[in-house]
Amino acid sequence: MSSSLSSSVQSPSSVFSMTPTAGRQRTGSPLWSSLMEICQLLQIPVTEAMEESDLVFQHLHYKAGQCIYTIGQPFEMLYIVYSGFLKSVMLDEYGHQYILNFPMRGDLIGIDGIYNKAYASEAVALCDCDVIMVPLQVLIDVGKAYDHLDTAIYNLMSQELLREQKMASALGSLSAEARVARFLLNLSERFAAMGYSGKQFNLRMSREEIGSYLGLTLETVSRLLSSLADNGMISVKQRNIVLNDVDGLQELCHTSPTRTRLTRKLASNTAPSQEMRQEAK
Amino acid sequence: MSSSLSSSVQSPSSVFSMTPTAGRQRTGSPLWSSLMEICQLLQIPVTEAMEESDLVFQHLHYKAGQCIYTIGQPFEMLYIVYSGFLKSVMLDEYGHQYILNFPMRGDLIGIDGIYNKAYASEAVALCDCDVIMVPLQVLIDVGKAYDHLDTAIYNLMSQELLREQKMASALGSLSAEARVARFLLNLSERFAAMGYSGKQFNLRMSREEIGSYLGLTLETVSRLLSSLADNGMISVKQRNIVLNDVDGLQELCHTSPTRTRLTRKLASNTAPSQEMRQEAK
DNA sequence: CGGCCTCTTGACGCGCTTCAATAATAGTGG
DNA sequence: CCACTATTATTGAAGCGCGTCAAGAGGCCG
Repeated sequence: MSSSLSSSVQSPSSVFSMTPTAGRQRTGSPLWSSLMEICQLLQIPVTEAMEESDLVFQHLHYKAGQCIYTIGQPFEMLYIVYSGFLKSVMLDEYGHQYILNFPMRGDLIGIDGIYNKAYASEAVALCDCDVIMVPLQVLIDVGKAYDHLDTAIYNLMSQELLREQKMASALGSLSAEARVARFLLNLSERFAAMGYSGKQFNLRMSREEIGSYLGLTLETVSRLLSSLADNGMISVKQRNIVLNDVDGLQELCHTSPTRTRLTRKLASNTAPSQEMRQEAK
Repeated sequence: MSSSLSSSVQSPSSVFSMTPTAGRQRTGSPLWSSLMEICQLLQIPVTEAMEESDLVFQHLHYKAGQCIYTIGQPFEMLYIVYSGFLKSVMLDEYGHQYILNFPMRGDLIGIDGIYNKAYASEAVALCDCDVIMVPLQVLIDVGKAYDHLDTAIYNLMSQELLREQKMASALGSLSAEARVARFLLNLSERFAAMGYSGKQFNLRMSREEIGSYLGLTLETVSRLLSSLADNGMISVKQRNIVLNDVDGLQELCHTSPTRTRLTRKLASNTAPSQEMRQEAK
């Protein structure tokens, strides 16, 4: 096991023909990325010290339909998506699938495998993908070695937790229409952040997969896409989507299914009196 | 800011009358807990080195209805629940509440504040509570200092992420009855783990709060509790619950609202051929 | 005791699921 | 290249689960 860990991280001197352009060339399947590239992908600020690092992380290529890791498999690696689109799938105890999210470039996946040392979900390539292997222990060790990198990692995990919280909130309180609108806007933002068009894009997943992700049936998803298209807010041609009215979609995101949740009744007093926080003397 | 950080962690020599029984006495509001006690609460294995540590963490006491931290407030601390029951509440952009969970003894709260350096949710005491302040930076530093403690922290966050994933899955796919049954069983387990009875307990939250947590209305929650009581599976007298048929409840947990999700159609091929994982030489 | 809040229970309606049939598209082999 | 099949998407009709509205009952506290 420790040998498999060490196999994905090397000093470039031990590797044939390593160049500073690692990760940029398009041919020759296993590429490598430097620590700096990893940080850029994860949106972590890069310090000068990191640029000196000679750590490299191996790429893996997967074809559409292949599985990066599966449920129950011993946890070994985190992965960063370098290119392509995946789905992350959870299975409940009776074999029903539930799609957790659709990772793409820059997303860190496999975090839920840290607990119990076994993956709790499955990552499947929706099209040809390049992912970067990052052994957890290496990440932790690197985190210790470089200033503020460890906090950046905690940040990432906190962000992931937040994303999941918002998802739960949406599933619990939003109408089907609002969920679909959110889904489209969210995709739009992520595509835009990657430099693609945020107005026009191709869905990489089926209606069924969208439904599973949003807690809806595929028919409902299809109907709502048609309905949004009838209103002129979007255009749909199979998996090709055009957003015509982003503002309109954003309006829709707030619709509960008529339900008004707890009508704002928060505790007013904020904390025990400040003097109870004893000062050091 | 750094002064407020340091104020909650001290060496015992600087504190009046610190004793090894810190955190056990019931009078005198701000108590202190040692690193070892923190780890025990969080279910983190304790090493000998930790027992030597002279770090102590301050307790805070809150009365029912008081707010430990609120949304948007600058993130300073993580908190560990020492006693009592809380609710963690998220607000969407239009003031609608959504309850994320009900933290109790041993739970680490405030994690979602790490990202953006501001709390994304609000923690409110449902009854009188004791919580322990744990400055994030101290936790990180301690994690570096003691072997395997940092991985334990990552473990905790991974576990929290997993919990939220399961919650989202349940909200998206389970019937109202299944959600209520799950909720009761989950509470039961947690009470049992704390040494209380798992068969008979008092709910600390209202029907409305349960509903918000489960993505249901208070009426539905009430109706389902009544219905379960009619079946004899539980007994309900206001907030007092008795579980008569745990096995029966567990059966109910798997019921979709008739819906059969994606009928098991996973990718079979697991990985690119193993030889692509280049070995170091 | 009266006022307030929480919980219960009923009647009704809507949103989404379910079932079913058809259409559009992609993949496969001759 | 075109059939042939499998997969995916669309659309309609019917049913039901759960939300909504409303009224009443039971607890808690001043």
